[in-house]
Amino acid sequence: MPRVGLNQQTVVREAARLADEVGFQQLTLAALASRLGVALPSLYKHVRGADALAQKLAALATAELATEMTTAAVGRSGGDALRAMADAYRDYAHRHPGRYPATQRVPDPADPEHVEAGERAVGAVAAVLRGYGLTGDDVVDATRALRSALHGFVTLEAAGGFGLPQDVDRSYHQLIASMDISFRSWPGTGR
Amino acid sequence: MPRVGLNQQTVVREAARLADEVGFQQLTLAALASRLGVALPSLYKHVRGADALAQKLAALATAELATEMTTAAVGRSGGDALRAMADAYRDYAHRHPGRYPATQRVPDPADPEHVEAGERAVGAVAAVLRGYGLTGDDVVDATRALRSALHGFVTLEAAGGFGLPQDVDRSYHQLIASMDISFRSWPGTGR
DNA sequence: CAATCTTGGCTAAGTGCCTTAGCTTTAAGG
DNA sequence: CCTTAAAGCTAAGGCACTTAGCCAAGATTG
Repeated sequence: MPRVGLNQQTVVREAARLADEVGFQQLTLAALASRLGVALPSLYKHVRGADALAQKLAALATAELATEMTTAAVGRSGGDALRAMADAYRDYAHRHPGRYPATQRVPDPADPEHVEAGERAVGAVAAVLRGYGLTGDDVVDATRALRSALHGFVTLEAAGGFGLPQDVDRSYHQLIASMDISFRSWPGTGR
Repeated sequence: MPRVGLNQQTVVREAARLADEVGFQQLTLAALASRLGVALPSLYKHVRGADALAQKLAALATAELATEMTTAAVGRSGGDALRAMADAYRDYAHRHPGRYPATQRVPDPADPEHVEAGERAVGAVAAVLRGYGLTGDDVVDATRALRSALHGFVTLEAAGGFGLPQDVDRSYHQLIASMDISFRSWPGTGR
């Protein structure tokens, strides 16, 4: 049997592609193995199991998303940065419907790259918010608020939760515009 | 064998309880059957299968949530109504961690009760927003925004996505306060 | 009251997926 | 060339869902 020459990198990357095609929930070791041209148990030479694969996929997707968010916001500030980052966020979710859900997995403390990716993603959001003049606990509150809004919208959209025919793009931009207003006069007490 | 005397009602209700105990993802026909004291295939006399059970659970949970949201907001308006409804929403998610995820399932058009429950939930949100003077497409946009914020926050919280030690209750109330500000001067063009 | 019929339970069996154990063979390195 | 680590493989077990088909409990009806 000629060896296929897999390693963890190639396995996880193909898993990401497959997830985008069939959906995160439908990502299965069986499908991945057949896609890679090996028998299912062979995958265990590269990944500890299905859950570990999901974790590695999460690390990959989180890193990608963090990079795209950061890139979008670089050189901008305030509402400009906010809009650019929000658009990048939703765009990533659209382009990678299978990877996006993986980004919500809590980083595995045992995987430094995963932890670092999570920190970069949250840090990117926080940086934009500090650009609004927010400090201290207000940054934490506002970061949580923005993450909630972005994640909630993207998730509901992906689930088909917006039944009405009204333009979803418009709704998203209105949401971001309203967050912009909120951040400019954040209700917090400061510390 | 003495009959246990199940019907769809009792099965779905027990599924809801079990889901709250073990989590929505861990809700399994096997566990449900053993909990009810019957063999697994017996459940098929009352429910068409695992997916149908999830759908019925969704209908139940959505109806409960809609009722609690409506009840919380009754007799209030503006920021009062918004805060009461938002608190009821998050409170439901806390009390029913297994049912809450089910509420995000898109209502099954073939299940009138499910459809009606979904309409009640969205209608409750929309009613509060109309209390802010919003009309037309603005109501749609703002409803989507509020649902996104609530769902996103609750989901991230449940997933353990808020790593920092800062008070999560406070963050939630800040989020709601910021939405209140947004709705009072909604950025929309109106129609 | 007895015969009948519906129905809610059961066992048996098949599928798909994940996982572990243990073997074989490739290909790299001394 | 020989050795050996690693990358494949087959075999087998576990758990979940589903379908098929049987049987008895209990309601219905004459």
